[in-house]
Amino acid sequence: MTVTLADVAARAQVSPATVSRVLNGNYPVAASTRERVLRAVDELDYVLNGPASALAAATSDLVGILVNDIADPFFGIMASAIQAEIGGPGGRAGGERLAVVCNTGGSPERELTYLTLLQRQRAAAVVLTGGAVEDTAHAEAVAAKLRKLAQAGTRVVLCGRPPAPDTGSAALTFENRGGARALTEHLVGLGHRRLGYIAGPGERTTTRHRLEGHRAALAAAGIEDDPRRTVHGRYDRRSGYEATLELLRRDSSLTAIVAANDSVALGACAALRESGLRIPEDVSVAGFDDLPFSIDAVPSLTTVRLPLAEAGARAGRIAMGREEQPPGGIASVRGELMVRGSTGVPRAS
Amino acid sequence: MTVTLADVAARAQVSPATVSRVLNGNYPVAASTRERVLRAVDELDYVLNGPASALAAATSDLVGILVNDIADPFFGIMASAIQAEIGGPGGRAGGERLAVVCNTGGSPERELTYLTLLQRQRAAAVVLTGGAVEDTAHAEAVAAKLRKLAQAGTRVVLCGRPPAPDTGSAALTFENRGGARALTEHLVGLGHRRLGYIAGPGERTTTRHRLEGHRAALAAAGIEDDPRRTVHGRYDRRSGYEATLELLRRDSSLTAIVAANDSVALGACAALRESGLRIPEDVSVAGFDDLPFSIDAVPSLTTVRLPLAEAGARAGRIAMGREEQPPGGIASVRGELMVRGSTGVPRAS
DNA sequence: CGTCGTGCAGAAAGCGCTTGCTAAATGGCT
DNA sequence: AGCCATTTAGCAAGCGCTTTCTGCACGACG
Repeated sequence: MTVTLADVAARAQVSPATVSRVLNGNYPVAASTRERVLRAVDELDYVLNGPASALAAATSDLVGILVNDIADPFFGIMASAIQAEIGGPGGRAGGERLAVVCNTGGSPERELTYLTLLQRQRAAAVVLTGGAVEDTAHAEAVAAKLRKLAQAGTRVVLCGRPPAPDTGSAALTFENRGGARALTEHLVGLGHRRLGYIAGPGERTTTRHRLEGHRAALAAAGIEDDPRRTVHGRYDRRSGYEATLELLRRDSSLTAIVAANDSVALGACAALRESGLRIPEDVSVAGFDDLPFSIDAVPSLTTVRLPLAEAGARAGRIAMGREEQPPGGIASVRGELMVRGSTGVPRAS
Repeated sequence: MTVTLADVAARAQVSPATVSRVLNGNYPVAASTRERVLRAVDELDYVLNGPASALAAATSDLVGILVNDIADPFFGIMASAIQAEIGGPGGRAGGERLAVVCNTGGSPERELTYLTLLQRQRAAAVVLTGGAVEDTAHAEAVAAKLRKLAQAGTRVVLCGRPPAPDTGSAALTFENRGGARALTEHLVGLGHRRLGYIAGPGERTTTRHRLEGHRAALAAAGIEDDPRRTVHGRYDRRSGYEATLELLRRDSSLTAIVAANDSVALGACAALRESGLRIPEDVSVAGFDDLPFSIDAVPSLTTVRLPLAEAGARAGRIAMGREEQPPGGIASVRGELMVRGSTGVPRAS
């Protein structure tokens, strides 16, 4: 039914070993023989059996990219960049690797299961993107898995995620704290004193770091941090919308709202607008990430640009062993404050 | 070095066969034995060797999802929905499948290569999303691959893509033509007579169908279709921005711009705004797809909503054999016109 | 009390490929 | 002409798992 290596060998009048070598190209084969084999492959429409090959060679060409939410452009952009470097098909010769993205949906269990599945497949490399869940047990479980993967020869790279010490993984970490701090400092510098903060889900490193940066800026300016001015939610538009309504309910004198990311900020804008408030005259709004659509908001969003594509590309290269690991296995990636129309001086009050 | 089935067997004092059966759970094993095996698995921290298993069983648990651009939420949303149904890890019991998304970047070669790679891996199912490239040679090559995949027992589903007859694949097709027509009819009904159209890349089914719908609406209204009012570009914001400038240069008396999708429409809005034109007072703008951010545009975007998540979920279920194929293997999915703030009556002129 | 059905476990034959080693040419030297 | 170094090809032993077939033991039944 299915054509095997042996069939090709028979047709080309050579041994299976030779066919294998022609296909893998890492062993001298006479030009004439090679051609004969290639012709047979073509005529028979032969397709290598991946599992068999992986089993025999004890390696596979699978590269896994784990993302928290594939429907979120934040991850889409990173995944796209990573994958472009992995080569996927169409990459540079020889390294024909299957880059696959796995959507964990932010669930710790799924993250672990995907890691196991990837381990099962003897993946060549794994890239984990985005914030991690801050549960000690889970973090330890993930660390253990990463260690095991590394031991098995799988290259592990973290992109936009805090380092996992002693796991043999390289990490490209976003400076969420610094970016968030710069953002809030900008607002404070403008004269804002009553700022609401819409945080992401609790127990996430990204959420915590951004919040810490925000608070650090407030503290530095001597502004008391009223816990009622912080609301937690998901990293999506809807959540920003609802959280804003809640913040307004708690204190309608807010002059600025800082959001966990751009999508959330967009939701905040919608809520403000519906509440009859102007941006930025009545309330300033700031996001984070600088996703493509942020510049199209009206007014365009003040935010912190994260070099998602660049970081992803670098992570991809490291995963392929095409770029050496950063010193100490850790590199931190800075965000850049983008001041745009959605933030301004607070109204006199 | 690595723990194998045999190691587990030795530890549990049973034969490898028994261990395999416990793990696969499709053969009676006494409870006490099972428990012993499970304990050994746990103690040894055993992880099944995927390739070996796939080789022996002649099947794998890989499901491939092909997308044109993973950084585009259009695909992200569909992929997410598909994957949620595949189960990925965490899906219903037994069906632990590795759903992976493959980014073709819109390149025909990569599409083909990914298909081959998936075939190599003996994938359980493959879902192709989004428009296809309209090159006869390539279409035939893809069809041939799909046929081969189907023969090998891989279930093939097309989602948001025109049917591929005689390939043994199921298709969920978006009614791009109908949606586009309704959209333009809406504009014409408002009184517009000079409409610009920003199309996607040529040679794509989606591009062509949407354009045809637009033209059909114009024709029905007796409006001459001036080719100078159509510009082709990519499916992204940038492209919309540039195309709009070009359209304006060609004819500054346009009263409406219909874009290939929402991202393009957003770019168009930016260009119009920078040109000092108001939306919709001076120029109406319409998009397509109704991605989440569209409602947040100011004014919010009139567009055609495509049930991306629903279609994806259905495609996923079909791919898993959990829902039967639509009659004839083809189902068409309708879009819904969403009239919002970005379209209005044209200025009197 | 012998026989048969049933439930559970093991032996062993692959699945299709890679690769270390060996063998056979080939050609260049002396 | 005889030898050795070089190429190039084949042999065969696995890689780790699944699965068919066989075998054993036990209780039930006539």
